[in-house]
Amino acid sequence: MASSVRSESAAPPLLDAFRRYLREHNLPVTSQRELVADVIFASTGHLSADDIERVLRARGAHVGKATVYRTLDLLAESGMITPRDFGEGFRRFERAPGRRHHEHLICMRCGKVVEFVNERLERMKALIAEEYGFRHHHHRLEIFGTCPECQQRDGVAPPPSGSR
Amino acid sequence: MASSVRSESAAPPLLDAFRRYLREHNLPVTSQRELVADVIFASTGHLSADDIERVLRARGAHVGKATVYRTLDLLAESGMITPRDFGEGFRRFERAPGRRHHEHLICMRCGKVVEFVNERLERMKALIAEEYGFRHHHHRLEIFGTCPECQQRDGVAPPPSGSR
DNA sequence: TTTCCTGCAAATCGTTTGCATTAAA
DNA sequence: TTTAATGCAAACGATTTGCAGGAAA
Repeated sequence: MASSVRSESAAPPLLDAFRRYLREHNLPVTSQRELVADVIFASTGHLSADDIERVLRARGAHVGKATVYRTLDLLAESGMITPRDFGEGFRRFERAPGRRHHEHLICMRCGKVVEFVNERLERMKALIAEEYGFRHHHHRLEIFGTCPECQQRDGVAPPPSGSR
Repeated sequence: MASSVRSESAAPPLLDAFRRYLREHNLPVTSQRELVADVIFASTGHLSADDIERVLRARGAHVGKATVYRTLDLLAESGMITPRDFGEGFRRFERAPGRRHHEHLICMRCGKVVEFVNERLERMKALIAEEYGFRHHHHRLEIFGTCPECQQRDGVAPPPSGSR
């Protein structure tokens, strides 16, 4: 009833890659794992474990929270998703492959998250690590502020060069 | 027995500022609040609530964990300390006043935290927020990697321009 | 079959809260 | 006195774990 993730037509490439990963590591390919992976691969956003459980329930599938977490661990270990911590007290997860490394702009009013890439910033961070003798592994940058919409809603004129 | 934080000689300026803050807000100046504030003001590091409780116990003072947390809230509201989230699953707190805004380099091996300031980075972040129409409030940058000492310990040659 | 999962509930861990007691103003 | 803080323990919310029953290989 609540199973078989798209058996017809070609399976989505990400899901296929996950299946391959599981097989290569001698881990069973279960319907729950496919369901969880499918939800996060189909989204471009930043989902919490709760979000994922909610989506699955809405689809009529029932996957226990423990299994959701266990599958997210697997997906993170495989490098196919990236955990994010926006300081909310819980983690969010986003699809990783095919996406460049990026940073986040977070609206403190409405919670909207905008992703951005800045080459100069990337280079600068590598240089800073080097300056202190550190071998750079990864980094995390989050800018918190108020998005244009919320500024307008609050009756505050948006900053001048608002290009978007 | 376990009380009175330096009644002799001039009280440390930060502690005095905290007392002033409390009075201005009609909040009682209690010995527990002074004890907790004293610990974090005396440290230049990044302390967890647990660290603080441990230091106090070592000093023979007994302050309940709830009170530690409540006092940390007050100190953060007053702007005298800054909460930090290094993705460890709990918060750390550091002394804020008299210190410029800075970022963190974190060693993934030994946990050492090195602080740094970079003007160009600061300006760039303001510009990026502006570019997306965001009103910049604050940001957070952490670079994770391996510190020079741990690189040597692991028998890996440190990067070329290792100035320190 | 053997092995590894899944689901559930109980356990953890950092943090918060309710409430009777106690201290500051 | 009046008001607010403290300490303890219970409550919380996200995440993890133990274990009996149930699918993958």
